[in-house]
Amino acid sequence: MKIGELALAAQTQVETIRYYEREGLLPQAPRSEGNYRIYGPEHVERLAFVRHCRSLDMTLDEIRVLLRFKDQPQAECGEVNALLDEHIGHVATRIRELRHLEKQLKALRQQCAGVRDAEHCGILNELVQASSAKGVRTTRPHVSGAHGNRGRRGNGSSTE
Amino acid sequence: MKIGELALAAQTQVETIRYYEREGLLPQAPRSEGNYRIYGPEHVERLAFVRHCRSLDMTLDEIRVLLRFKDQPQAECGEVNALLDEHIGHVATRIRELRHLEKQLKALRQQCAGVRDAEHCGILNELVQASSAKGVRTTRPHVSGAHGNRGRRGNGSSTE
DNA sequence: TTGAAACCCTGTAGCGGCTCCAGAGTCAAG
DNA sequence: CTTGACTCTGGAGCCGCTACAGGGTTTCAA
Repeated sequence: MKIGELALAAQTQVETIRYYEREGLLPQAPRSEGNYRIYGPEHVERLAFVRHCRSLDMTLDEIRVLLRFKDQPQAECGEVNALLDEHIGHVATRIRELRHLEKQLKALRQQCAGVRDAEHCGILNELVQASSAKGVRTTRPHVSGAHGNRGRRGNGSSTE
Repeated sequence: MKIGELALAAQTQVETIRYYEREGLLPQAPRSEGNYRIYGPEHVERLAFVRHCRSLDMTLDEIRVLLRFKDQPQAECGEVNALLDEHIGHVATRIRELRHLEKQLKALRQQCAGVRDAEHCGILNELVQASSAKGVRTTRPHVSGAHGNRGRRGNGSSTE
């Protein structure tokens, strides 16, 4: 099968597949005479595995580790467990942070009930106040922000 | 004051300040004879405002909007309220997504209690299973991953 | 007065995980 | 033989910084 079919089979974009190949998550595919990549069912499985891990929000580095174990069935899997535990920890941390943030934002939102001129808007004033108070938190969140995919525009089906 | 002092006063990196200037969040600073940027207290306030908004996980675009209102005190602040509401919505969504993710990961972790060879590791097997299930259920997070916040999140076809 | 350290400048590249585009080649159907 | 769908490579762009390199300026002490 060619790359487009693989993409279809694994619900992925063609460019993502090429990217994964460059990144070493998928093996270099054999080529046809016309220099097209040729895949078999084992590639579908591997790609689906990667995509599933991504849907669990693992990094490509983490997935690389998992793939290494998948490729070496007799190795001990302790590292797999550890990796997952750590990943769960990241997620839990991020949830706590976001809950804290949510509280702050809701409190801020309370400051302005209706529409008035910006000069007297409780929100803006509160923001100015709070920022002049020292002790701005410098520890950046370990996990990404509330606007995750702002890097790229959606692929068209996004509901934002 | 010079850029280093401003950085100190607002708990920011020098390079971040120059970046904000390029991005139009801070005005072009006047220069000294030796071409050094020169700042006053109003710059400290503005920068602190920006940093505070960032600590509330707002994007630079959102902050630009807020700054626009701060600079036009007689404008109506309805948009400020809307912006904040939307931002709160983003955060709430992200929390829900992460909680769902956490559940999945914990269930997955249950699959492997001790250390054994990778071939029989419940986690790896489960991952393979789940990814081969048809219609790869990519409940992909609307917001970016559990890791570095410079990352990007999933590719955004919304199957919610 | 020298000279070294500490600061500042501009410009560029890199991070993650893709996504998109240009410009070219390949292949199947009509 | 053309059309159009597909594929190829290489490079740029997204966000919000961060980290250089390679220079200039200022400050302070010996």
